[in-house]
Amino acid sequence: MTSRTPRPRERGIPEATVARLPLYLRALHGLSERGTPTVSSEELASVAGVNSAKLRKDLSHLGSYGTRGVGYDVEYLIYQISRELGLTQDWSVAIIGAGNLGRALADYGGFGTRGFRIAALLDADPKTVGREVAGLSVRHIDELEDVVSDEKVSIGVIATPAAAAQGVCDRCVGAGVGSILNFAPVVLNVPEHVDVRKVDLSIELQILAFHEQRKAVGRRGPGWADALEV
Amino acid sequence: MTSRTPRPRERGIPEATVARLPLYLRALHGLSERGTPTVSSEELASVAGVNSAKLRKDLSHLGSYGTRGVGYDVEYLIYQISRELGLTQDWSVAIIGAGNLGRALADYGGFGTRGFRIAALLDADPKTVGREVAGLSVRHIDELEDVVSDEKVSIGVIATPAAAAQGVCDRCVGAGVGSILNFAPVVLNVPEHVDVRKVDLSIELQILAFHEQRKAVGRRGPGWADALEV
DNA sequence: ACGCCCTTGTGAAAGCGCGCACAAAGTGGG
DNA sequence: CCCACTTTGTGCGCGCTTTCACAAGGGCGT
Repeated sequence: MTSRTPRPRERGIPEATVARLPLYLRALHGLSERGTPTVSSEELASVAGVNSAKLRKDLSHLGSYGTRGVGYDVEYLIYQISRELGLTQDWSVAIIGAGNLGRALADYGGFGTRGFRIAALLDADPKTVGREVAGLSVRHIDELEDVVSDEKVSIGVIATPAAAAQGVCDRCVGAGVGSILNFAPVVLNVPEHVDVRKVDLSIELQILAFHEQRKAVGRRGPGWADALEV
Repeated sequence: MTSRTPRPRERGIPEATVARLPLYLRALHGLSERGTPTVSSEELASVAGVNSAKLRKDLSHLGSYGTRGVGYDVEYLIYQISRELGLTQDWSVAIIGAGNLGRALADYGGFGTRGFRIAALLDADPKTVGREVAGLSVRHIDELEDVVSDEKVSIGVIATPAAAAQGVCDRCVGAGVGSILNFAPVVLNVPEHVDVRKVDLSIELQILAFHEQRKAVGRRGPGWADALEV
């Protein structure tokens, strides 16, 4: 262990901040492509759609990479955020499930351009295996363990039907996958050391429906819902 | 207007709670299909993957729908949550963008079963227009305003390339859409009264990469990252 | 009818995230 | 060389979220 921690960095980046770093990174790439050399917190915050004070506080968790009176150097900040997120190295990803969603994910350009390499696209259906998708030949699910091992896959993307998800998840974890992105509408049980993030399209719609209904209630006048009760 | 508000309900459901209600609903549907008549907060919380105290507090915001010593009636709770989320009425959804992702969304079964009806699937590409997807014929983007008006569409799903998203969004808002689910990797600008939720597949992967890297750093011993600095 | 046991519903406290507002620091012009 | 201007980095208070712990309430066996 190195004496005592020299800075409060590296250890304590708030989860909320981590979730926004990719957002800043995306905005910065946009500025970079347009040739902008430096950017103020105000401008960057505006592009990223957040409060400028929040942006500055977020960035301050990584270190002091800005220049007072000037702003942030775009390229340098891109590098620092990328490094913090671990995007300066490549990550191998396996997508399990080659249905509509799995194929859409494999075909999605946003992955390859940010340090993620799709190592394999797997499916259980023999009729789908062998099919060509986004330059990849769909492989059989039983090759999962070999793929994870050979390709050093550390992130698994589950795009299977709900019923198959937990089984696939267990096999991923058993094979050594450390993080899972789950698109199946189930809660996955995993060991302590495995990270899971979920994306549920149906849930997002339901949240929107709630707000939409509230707006409708407001237009009709309050209190009408009570009439339906009891 | 009904005298004074009888309960502190309806008005003040925390956003964090709203985001979890669909999760509980999904868990309850599972229990319902298995014929379970009642469920305790402990059991339901376990299935939904949350803390039982949090579950109880969440449900308490809707009212007192449990029975002490027994638990919650599954069917009754399903009804109450559905009503609160506004799922007892049908919502018309338009999906804009019939690429891989748009088609996957149109084909995704989870929508129709939860009170959402896909009114139309639209695309700008003449070669895609007319194609049959999930029982729907892809229509041209210029029909957007007509579709929204005729089909009473209140939720728009944007599955277009990033460059087209803001334009499509503006047209949706102009046509009267009140909520937008955005899959394009851009920050959308909308008027005050419009709700936007975003799903960015690339961002989720980047967050996982961060945690994965942290785990790797831990294994190699702390402090190695500092050697790369300056 | 009574008392035991189970589970809900909720105060209270701790934790976290957000945004204001300002001091610190660096730039450029005169 | 100094001063005015710009922008960062952050201390602080506020409100939301989570969690604990327990009193209140209801069923069930005897």
